[in-house]
Amino acid sequence: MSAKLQRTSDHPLSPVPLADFKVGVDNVIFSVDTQQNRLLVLVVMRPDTPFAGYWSLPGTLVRQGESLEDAAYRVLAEKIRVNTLYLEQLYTFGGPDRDPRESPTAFDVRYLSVSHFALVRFEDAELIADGVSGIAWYPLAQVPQLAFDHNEILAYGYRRLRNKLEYSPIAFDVLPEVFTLGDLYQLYVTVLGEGFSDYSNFRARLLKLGFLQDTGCKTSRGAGRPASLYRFDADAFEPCKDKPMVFI
Amino acid sequence: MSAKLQRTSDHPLSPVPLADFKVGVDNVIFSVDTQQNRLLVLVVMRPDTPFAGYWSLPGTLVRQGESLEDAAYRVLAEKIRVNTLYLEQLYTFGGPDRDPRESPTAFDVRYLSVSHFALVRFEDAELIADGVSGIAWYPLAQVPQLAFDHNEILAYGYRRLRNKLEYSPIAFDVLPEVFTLGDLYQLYVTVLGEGFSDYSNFRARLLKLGFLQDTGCKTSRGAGRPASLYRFDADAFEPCKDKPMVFI
DNA sequence: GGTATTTTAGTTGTTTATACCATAACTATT
DNA sequence: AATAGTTATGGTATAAACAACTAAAATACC
Repeated sequence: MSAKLQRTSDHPLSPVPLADFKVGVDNVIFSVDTQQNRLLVLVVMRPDTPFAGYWSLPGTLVRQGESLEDAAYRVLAEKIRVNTLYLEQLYTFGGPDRDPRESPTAFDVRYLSVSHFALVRFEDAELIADGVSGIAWYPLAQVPQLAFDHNEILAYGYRRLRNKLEYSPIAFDVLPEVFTLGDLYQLYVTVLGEGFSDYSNFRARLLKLGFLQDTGCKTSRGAGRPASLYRFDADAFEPCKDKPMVFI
Repeated sequence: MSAKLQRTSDHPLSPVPLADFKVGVDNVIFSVDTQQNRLLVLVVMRPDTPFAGYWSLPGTLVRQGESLEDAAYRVLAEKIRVNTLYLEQLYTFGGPDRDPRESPTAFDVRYLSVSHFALVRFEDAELIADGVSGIAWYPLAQVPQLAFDHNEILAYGYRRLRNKLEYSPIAFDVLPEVFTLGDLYQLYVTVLGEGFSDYSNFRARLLKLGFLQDTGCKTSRGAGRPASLYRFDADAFEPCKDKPMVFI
């Protein structure tokens, strides 16, 4: 199909060829394995050309009548069965030449990727491997070269993850309903590294912010002293929404 | 043109109708009139249907071979002549039904808006009014109902502006090469309101951060005591890039 | 000269971050 | 039973930072 000459509304008399787009959604899906202290990202093997045999971020093309967010949720649901997650839009990558399916001369189609960022609970994220040639959690540091510009998208997603963890309560979307301050601290350490407060000061700050309610219950069968179990109180978080939770 | 049934790479055997997109770029262009202490946003009158006669954010459809950012710069350059500005991508609005040109039954075309956020220097922003039915700087609080979902996009842009001003040196992109601390403070007050440090503490903090270099020169012909003229030192800003400039 | 205006340079009290430590409560080992 | 190891918890001291306020300096205008 050759490109049709079309008009812009800005220059109604000069025909300017507009681009026709297919819009894709690519997800940067993170997960934290608190057992092994690893930050993981989900990648899938591409079965088809282009980039057949390469690992890539899970993605799909947007269907008729489907919103961008719906598409993001759909591709996520196709890869993993999970009921607790956080998802938001990340950035839109849309330069020409980012997809080899675009023919450089004819300009007949452009591929645009509206990337999304997701964080899922590792423990109940069950990978779905039906028909795909590969699907895997990769530790962030060991992610290989990905298809398209997906390494760039991933880097962007990781920056967003760090930033979100600093200012937003997304950690509680992937922690169990009740958790210890040790669990919470370990999650932060796994994602952010060691470059912030020690456990003692982390505790003091979080408790002072006042959105963690003590359930009264304690852990049992732990290695050391039993820890108090806390619950996240979304209402009590409101006044804290602009305060950082940790200082990187 | 009726929609063609196409295949997704995920389900190679079940034909799924993909959406065909036109991709637009809409710009939230802010400017600060420090003379009158007003935060302004640029709107243009739509000459054509849909929403003919409505004010809207300046936008355009992306052309063949043109990147999203290029399109954003192009539409900006079509509306105002300016050489100092800051521009970045904002958010992508792409739900079905956001544009009445989409026919709800045939699904033959979707309109997607990759919104961008820009801040330009008011003093040398010269509006270009050739052929358009209207173009104007509107004080943010007085912006009327806009076409499409542009009020929502504007709200998103304003949140980004506040956030950027808090953490990024975008103010220096629109201030003159040399400026006084009073100029800088007034810019912040105009955008953020009065809800942060007073002038004295603002001064102390900015100077302590160390990326403002004193030029040695002073203002003349001012009402009161001559002020020192400062210059922004981008290199010296590096270590400060995660520290807030003001506390809202 | 006096006054208004604006910039500049503080001071002080309070809060906050950071580093570090002591103890409590449990488990595992000898 | 005693001891060591582990994790949780509750501190303290110090330095830094924020907020509110005061005062002085340098100009313009009357």
